[in-house]
Amino acid sequence: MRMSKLMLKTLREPPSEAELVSHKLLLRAGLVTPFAAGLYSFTPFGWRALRRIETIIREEMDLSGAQEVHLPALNPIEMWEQTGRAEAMGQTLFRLADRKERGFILGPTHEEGMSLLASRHIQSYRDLPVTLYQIQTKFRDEPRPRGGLVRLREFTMKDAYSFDTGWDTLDASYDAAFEAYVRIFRRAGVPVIPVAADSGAIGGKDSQEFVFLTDDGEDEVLLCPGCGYAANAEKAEFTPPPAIAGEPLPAERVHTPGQRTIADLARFLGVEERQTVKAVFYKADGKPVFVAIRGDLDVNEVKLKNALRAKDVEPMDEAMLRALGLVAGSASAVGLTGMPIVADPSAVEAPNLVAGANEADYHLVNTNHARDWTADVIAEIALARRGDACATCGTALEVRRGMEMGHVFKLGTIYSEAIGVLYLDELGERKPCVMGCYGIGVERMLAAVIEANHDDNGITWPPEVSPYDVHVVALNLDQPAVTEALAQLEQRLGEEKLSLLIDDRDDSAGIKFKDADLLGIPVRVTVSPRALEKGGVELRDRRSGETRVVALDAVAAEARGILDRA
RNA sequence: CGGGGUGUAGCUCAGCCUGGCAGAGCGCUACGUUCGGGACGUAGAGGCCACAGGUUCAAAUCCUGUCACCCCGACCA
Repeated sequence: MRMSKLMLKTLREPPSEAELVSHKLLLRAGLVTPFAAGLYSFTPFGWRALRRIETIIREEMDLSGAQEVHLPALNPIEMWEQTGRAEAMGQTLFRLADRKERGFILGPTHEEGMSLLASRHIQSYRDLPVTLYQIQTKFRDEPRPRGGLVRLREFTMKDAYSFDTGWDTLDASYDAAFEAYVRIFRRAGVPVIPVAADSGAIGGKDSQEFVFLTDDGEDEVLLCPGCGYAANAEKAEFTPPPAIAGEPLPAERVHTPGQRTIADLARFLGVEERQTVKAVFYKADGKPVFVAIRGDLDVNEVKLKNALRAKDVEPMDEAMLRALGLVAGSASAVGLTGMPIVADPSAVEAPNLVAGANEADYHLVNTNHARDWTADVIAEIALARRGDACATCGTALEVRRGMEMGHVFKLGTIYSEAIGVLYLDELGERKPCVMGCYGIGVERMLAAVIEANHDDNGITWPPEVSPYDVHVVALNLDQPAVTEALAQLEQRLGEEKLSLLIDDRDDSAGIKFKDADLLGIPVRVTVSPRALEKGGVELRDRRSGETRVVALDAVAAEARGILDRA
């Protein structure tokens, strides 16, 4: 490709809207053009990078035994109603109607569709196991798209779904997908770690996310430096700080004027925060729930949702609070009726805790579970924080930010039952397939590739993702010796199946070198009178900056060396 | 949805407080000089100052409303 013909415009300064490095470089190097929040167009150069990522994914998925298919992005809404997700996904779904007013959605994911496809082809255990995947456009009306390609409203996803006869063989399908993911991220130059993730109240067993650790990530990950345990914040298991032991003392009502927060209350009474009970009110699927947790801990809403087997949990609104007569700041489970009480073990096991008196400006000291109040549900619903003890080895957990690059998930039979993906087993019995699902966001991966591979001057593509293999900078093209050498170079590199971006623009050397660094192709070859005098062309490794003059007939091998080494 | 910020040339921004000809740098076009790390000169093109309404003799500038974009949070199969 000749740069004089390529529709590409680099920018000296990044547009002000960009915050992340990847976003800035995507715009400066001209890979994408914004259309609206969460919507981007790809230019020829950017599109090549994206397609190369897809190629890696496709090769590794095929190698793992998965079979590529393609589903419509437009889905009849009925199958989403069949699984209950038309409602569950709420406003995230882009909805539309056809001319006959039949309802459709633009697929945000394809469990329903893939199940429907599988159900038409799977009849017997002899047809199993099978893993299907597609690389396809997804639509999600995200409340807040962000970070350039990190969170989009329309994006490409590689989504795969495995169908097995049982949980035991699902393990093999899951492991195959897991291994494929490890290879995909390695080839694409994105360092990831697998972390345990929440599988949700809808069932499922194991769920792991592949997380790229970066301070600009939107997810929080807890890591144990002791045993290597890694989990996202919603899933992380830990041991909370111990309670202060003691024999139960008689409860007592005390006047606590103006003390509404745990911190104020503890200071006012001269106790530690872990000697109090925090009262939090939630709405679980629309119904009120009272949550009690030790004062020094916070509620993990995902764990709470799972404990309640609820579809949705949200903080209680003012109206419901008032209607139920709850006294925010002085509420407690003591004497509370009319709603279920969920308690974290921390609030149950610790003796002599300070709790609200359900009366403004009054609290109770020395309350004890079982004696003064009783939880309807006791479940671990506390949020892990930096420094908490690892549940496995006791080491203090660390917190890191990260980007979720991929997710592998043992789904179970939720969708196969709802859609009817059934098979006949050896005994002639009809059973639902046990499913797994596996996703990678392709644009987000491109963003991560750049986050992980750049320097002050621009992108430093991993060779397998780079839009071109070799960037040829031609200087002094008015000199016949240069055009002649360029022609030879083109031929030899072409024979080696190396793709070339040739800067034949009538610009100064400085501009060309700056652009070459910005665009980040791994190998740069400069064809110029100066290099020719020294007996060849100049070869430069984008990453190391190492530069040397190489004879024309050795360039292809040398370039290949840089590409293979990186 | 809550909080904050920004909308002026393709990009980065000044001008707004204190109303009075629409500006700079980069980029773009032409010509000339340059020619190995974002060169220089000359001459140009390019604007619904986000949009709507109001105040005023006069609005990029003041007032009201709306929209868009970005950031933080909430949310996120």
